[in-house]
Amino acid sequence: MITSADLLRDRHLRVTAARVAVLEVLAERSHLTTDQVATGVRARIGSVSTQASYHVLDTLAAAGLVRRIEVAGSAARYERRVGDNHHHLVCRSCGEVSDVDCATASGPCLTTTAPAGYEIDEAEVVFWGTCPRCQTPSATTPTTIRSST
Amino acid sequence: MITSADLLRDRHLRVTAARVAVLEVLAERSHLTTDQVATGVRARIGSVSTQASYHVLDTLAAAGLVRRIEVAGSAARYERRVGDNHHHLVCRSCGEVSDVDCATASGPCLTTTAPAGYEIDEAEVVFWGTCPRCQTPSATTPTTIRSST
DNA sequence: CTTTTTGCAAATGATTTGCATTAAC
DNA sequence: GTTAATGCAAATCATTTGCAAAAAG
Repeated sequence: MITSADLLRDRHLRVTAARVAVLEVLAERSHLTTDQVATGVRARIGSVSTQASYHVLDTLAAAGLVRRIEVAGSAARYERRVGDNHHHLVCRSCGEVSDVDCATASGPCLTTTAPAGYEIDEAEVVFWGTCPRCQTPSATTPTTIRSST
Repeated sequence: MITSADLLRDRHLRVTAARVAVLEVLAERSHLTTDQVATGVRARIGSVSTQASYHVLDTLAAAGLVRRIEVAGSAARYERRVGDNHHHLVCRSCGEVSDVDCATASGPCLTTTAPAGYEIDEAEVVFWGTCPRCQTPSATTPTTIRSST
């Protein structure tokens, strides 16, 4: 079994409690903000400063162990699915982020219309919509995200 | 000829110098940040507070007269192309934003894999790459955007 | 024991908010 | 004249930075 510590060692990163805990928190739940990760880490190892969480997430993202997602209207989120071609679906009502596997193998639908000479290396897709739960008005009272912008 | 004032009146918005100027600045140059819009407006009508610019852009976006684009790593940008299905291409090196018309008619490549029950109303695509100018190392010294994240 | 990480505090940048003044209708 | 838009200042939120203390190799 490959442990979080192994992952860190493979990337020549020092194995620290904070890093291991961040990886494990993100293994349990995905699309967490830095703050949510910090809370999860505190539940595991007692305490971490928010700044350390920022730094750890930054380091792990740079090492390719986590992926950073920036969706308009909320803080950056992190996930452990890296290196595959998947995208995100955001509920306009509750803000929940879900994964969507892209039908096309690499870049979606578009390399064709790109300006000549441009070298595209990544296509980021965000789908906006309403999740099943938020379509039933009675369910959970939805907190509207970004109502005006 | 349809003037900026007409556009505002059509949406039942008061015609103010600031609003007209914002629309005209964005007609001249696209993908501007709030700050850049404010600067452009000042060149036209003497002065506007930055806050007024924020407010005007917000109002115009809510009315569907401008579109707000939020690309990771920079302030929100605005453009006047609204209602069509076009996406954006960002140069990792200089940060320049270009328009890309999507090959597919509405949502790109993906409605298929969306979770059951989810109602998708928009697909936002951002392409990352290197613009022709930044591929020539000698040209303009590129300021790297988001190097680590 | 040397280097990297963590913690704490303060700084920054973008955006929002509250309230009085001013300009549209 | 009313109502809505601007200006100014202060508040907020996410994130970054600098430096000393603590932990990893």
